[in-house]
Amino acid sequence: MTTARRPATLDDVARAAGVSRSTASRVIAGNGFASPTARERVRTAADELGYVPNPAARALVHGTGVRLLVAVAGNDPAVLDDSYVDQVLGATARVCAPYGLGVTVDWVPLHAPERLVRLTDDRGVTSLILVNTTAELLELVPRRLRGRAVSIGVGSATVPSVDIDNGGATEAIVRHLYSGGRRRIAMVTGPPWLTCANRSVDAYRGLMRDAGLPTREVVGDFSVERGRAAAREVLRRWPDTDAIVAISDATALGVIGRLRADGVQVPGDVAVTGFDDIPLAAVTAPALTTASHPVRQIASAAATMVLEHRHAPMCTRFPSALVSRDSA
Amino acid sequence: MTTARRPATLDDVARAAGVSRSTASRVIAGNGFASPTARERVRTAADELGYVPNPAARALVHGTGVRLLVAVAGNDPAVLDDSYVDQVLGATARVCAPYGLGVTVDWVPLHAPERLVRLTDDRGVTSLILVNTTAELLELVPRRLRGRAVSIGVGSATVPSVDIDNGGATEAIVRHLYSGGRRRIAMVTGPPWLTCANRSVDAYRGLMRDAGLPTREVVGDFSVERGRAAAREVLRRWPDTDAIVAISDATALGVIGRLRADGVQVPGDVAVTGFDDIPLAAVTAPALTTASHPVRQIASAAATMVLEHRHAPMCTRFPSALVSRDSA
DNA sequence: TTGAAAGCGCTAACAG
DNA sequence: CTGTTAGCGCTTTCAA
Repeated sequence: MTTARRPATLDDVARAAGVSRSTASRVIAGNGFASPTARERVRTAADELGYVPNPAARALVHGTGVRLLVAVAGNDPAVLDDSYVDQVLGATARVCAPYGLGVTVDWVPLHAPERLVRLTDDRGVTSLILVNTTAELLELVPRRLRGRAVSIGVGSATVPSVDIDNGGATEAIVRHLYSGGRRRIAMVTGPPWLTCANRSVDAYRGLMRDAGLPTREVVGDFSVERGRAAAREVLRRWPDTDAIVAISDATALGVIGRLRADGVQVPGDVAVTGFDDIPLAAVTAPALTTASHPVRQIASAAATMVLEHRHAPMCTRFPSALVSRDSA
Repeated sequence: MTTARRPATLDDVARAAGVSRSTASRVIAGNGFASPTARERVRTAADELGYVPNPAARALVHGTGVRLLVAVAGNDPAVLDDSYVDQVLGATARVCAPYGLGVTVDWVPLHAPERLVRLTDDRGVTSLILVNTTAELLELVPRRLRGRAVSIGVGSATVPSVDIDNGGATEAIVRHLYSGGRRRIAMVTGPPWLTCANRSVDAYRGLMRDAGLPTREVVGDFSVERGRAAAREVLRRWPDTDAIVAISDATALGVIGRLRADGVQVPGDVAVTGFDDIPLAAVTAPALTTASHPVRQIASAAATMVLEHRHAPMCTRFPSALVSRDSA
């Protein structure tokens, strides 16, 4: 095993293989012509020297960046302290690794969307994944990144989107509740500005209207805390509520916690549903009825899309399945 | 607002400011001399052009990489599908962002630690954070990365470590159990090869020995599933167990789930404790007694250490506090 | 099929 | 204090 004190450069490889740097480059990069012999010799030389191309040099000559930016929209930097964002990042980083690309996260203030261009002006950024985005933000994606940007959530004419079928999942949940005899169904929504979360609200409203039932909505934000507060608010405003549909598992757990603390039986008195099917959803008491949400798969798909840079559909919707457990 | 179609280069800035490229470089990079006038003019020019330095070019000339590698040791690639890893990644990425550095994750097989050098041979890698590492792996950190590598967990003579005080936290937990009258205390450990997790086991053993009590150990792996299985194993081997100390909150939740399914009261019959204090620990039923584990803080500290590259202590231990709730 | 040469954007001596 | 001059490692015409 050759100990690489100073990491080998392409020149080292070329020299060892007895060819010119250009030839070595062609072989390594895999484009351009090269005789089988040359190919062979370069390959073995590279192998022996443990040669790994320098991504910085490559990026420099190609004028392409060296990392993928995950931009998360929100009211404050705390949006980055979120397991959802963490998962997106983790999945993205795994997809990027073989490409020699790194990942960065940053936050884009909802009240100052133009901050996005500051981030994308960095030539180090080669691709962009938008999270929790808005139509307004989508407009600000620079030309340079067209075809190298994707949104997890809503898309636009120029930025394709990858997302889950919130609407379908919410329908399945509400139907499940309805067929279980629930009629006074409330919902803890997501942040109103978050278009993709509104698809759940729309689905809920549609179903309730079709059933001739009134809606009961409380604004939420995916967090446990909002779940607790929302539970209390729901019971205060509509004491006869018999089901609460929460926008996320965390919120649902907050709801259940509050309900239990107030002596309300779940699902006896009030059924509660979540959304996401986090690993812990199966072991809570009661185990959570929820809808699956393959965040990692979605993020991987998004990352693959921007990296492969190929003609992808403008809108990819991942299915979500109802996971029926004990809470509803 | 100047629309930057072709992102501005340092040359553009220099030209606009009417100085040489070197002067512009000095001003932007903030080192070397420059007259106040020159400084001023370069600054404004850069501002107007929306200039952002090209990290690839910088990295190339400095011979430094362009991303930070988070290497996670484990038996298979699935170790990357872990919220702990995700959190480390998230925190790291946030620290890296202002430096124009990206983050990559990769997995190092426990049975083929030499795979690590493949990863670190990449000159794109400028710094290294090791997660769940072993002494053997630490030896393989190349010279090039000395001073730019840190381990979250155990350290070595050449690689500093940042970690939590597992031992202290476990002591606090076991003491809490003891003072609550528990005497037949079992532990679901971490993977035996994971040195830092063994500190918990050592603390447990020490305390039990001091109290003249026998130990009851079952090997675990942080997961919910192992928790379920371990709970069953504990009760099968030692039916009179009155407390189970789990290595993680997820495991504790698995333990509780199994216990409850088997008709065992928690904490009535058996007290259960976790470790980590995940956000959901407060809303489970019963709410989990656990020890805090500021993963993000730890990861941020680790990332800052390698990036600032300054003389840091070889071992930084974050405190862990007992969080007493209902499960024990 | 291959090599020579130019240049990506930036920094760092080294003279002025 | 400032400009000139070399590269950093790689890809890519362009000739040979």
